[in-house]
Amino acid sequence: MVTALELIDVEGVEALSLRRLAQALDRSAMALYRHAENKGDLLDGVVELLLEQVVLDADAPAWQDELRRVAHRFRGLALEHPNAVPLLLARSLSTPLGLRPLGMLRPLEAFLQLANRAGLDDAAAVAACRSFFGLLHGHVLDELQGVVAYPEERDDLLRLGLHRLPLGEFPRMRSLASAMSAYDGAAQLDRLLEALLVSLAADLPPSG
Amino acid sequence: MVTALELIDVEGVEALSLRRLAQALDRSAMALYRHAENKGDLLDGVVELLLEQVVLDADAPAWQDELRRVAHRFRGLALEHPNAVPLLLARSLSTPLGLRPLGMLRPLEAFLQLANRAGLDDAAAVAACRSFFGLLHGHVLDELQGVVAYPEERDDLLRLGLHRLPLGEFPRMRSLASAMSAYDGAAQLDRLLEALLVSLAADLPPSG
DNA sequence: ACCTGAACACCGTTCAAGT
DNA sequence: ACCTGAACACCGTTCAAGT
Repeated sequence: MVTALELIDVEGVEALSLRRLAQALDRSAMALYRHAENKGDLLDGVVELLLEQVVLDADAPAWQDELRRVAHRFRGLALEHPNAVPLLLARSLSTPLGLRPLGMLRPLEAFLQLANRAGLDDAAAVAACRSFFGLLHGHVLDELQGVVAYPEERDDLLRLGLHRLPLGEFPRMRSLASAMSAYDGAAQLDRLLEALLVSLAADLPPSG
Repeated sequence: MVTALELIDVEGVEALSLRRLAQALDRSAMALYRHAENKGDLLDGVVELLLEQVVLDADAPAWQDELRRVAHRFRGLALEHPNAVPLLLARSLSTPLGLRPLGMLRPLEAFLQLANRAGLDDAAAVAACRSFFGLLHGHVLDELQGVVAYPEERDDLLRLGLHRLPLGEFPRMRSLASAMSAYDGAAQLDRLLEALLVSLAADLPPSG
């Protein structure tokens, strides 16, 4: 599983095949069917391996801090393993909740627990859960769009490959190249989180 | 291109192969290399086909309304073509901006234009752009997680397949099944949009 | 009982051979 | 000049044949 992740990190998701993986492990390709029933199972395993590294502590003393911590941890993981992000985000699409591997559900359960403890009722907890992960996934997706075409270039326009764009049709994009490369992902995530936390606080009973 | 999308809709992204597509078109598999250089080009073509259906009008009189309209249009498209969503969101990952097909950049350019017209300066426009699409993509990703395992079931728990989960480890999730199925995606998107629009308004010079 | 090689039905892509 | 069939180097998966 960890070798599978390494393969993905180095060569991309597309390069991960049962045969290549078996070769990297000095085993026969069919021996993998002992550990995973499918290639799908294997991909799920990679996702679970990643999510294990971002445990949400439902008993954390300050729940807002815990959410901030988890969000940044997830972002860090995505930046460390950009090639695995499509897997991380898309694997659960079109797989109904109850049929997903448990490792993919644990973060959700922990979030719900934390939200309950923080004082949110059931409906609010579910809404908060979806907002939180939606925000997180959206941000990661967004930040990873900022990939650089030619890292060695010093000019922002060239580095993003934007010089190739037809001048007439994309005036804004060209002129905003530098603003685009100045993007600070961590700060943006913080901003989004603050907004979410404010709106969550509004859902709490007045006591808290 | 439209037959490619149909194939994806019916059988999923995985089922789209050059050979299957050629067969569906009553052509030889290699004839496709006239229209697309790669399989990748073909997938980009599908994404562009979808994005063409969600044009952002940079000259819209009320920019907030235009953003709301576009967001809901995009959501609608995602719900119509759930199988294509992974493509829609992941295709541009790790492809630098300037190297992306133009159809994938047009919405960005239009947004930047709209933001400028609304009075945002360059840096604010870029930030708003990322927030907007991040929010949108995140929400769509999130809403599509609500796929149903057994649509014919009447009980929420069973319909999501949640009865399979180990009782001890996932108490919250089981008890929140009904709250989960009551989720209203359009309303949630509206809530997120309102929050964004408020924060954008705060960035505007006081005149507006 | 465990493992594995060959085999099957697919891929994307190339290229020489047809018209 | 255009198209296409066979061919190449891969897939995921099955299964009978080995130990």
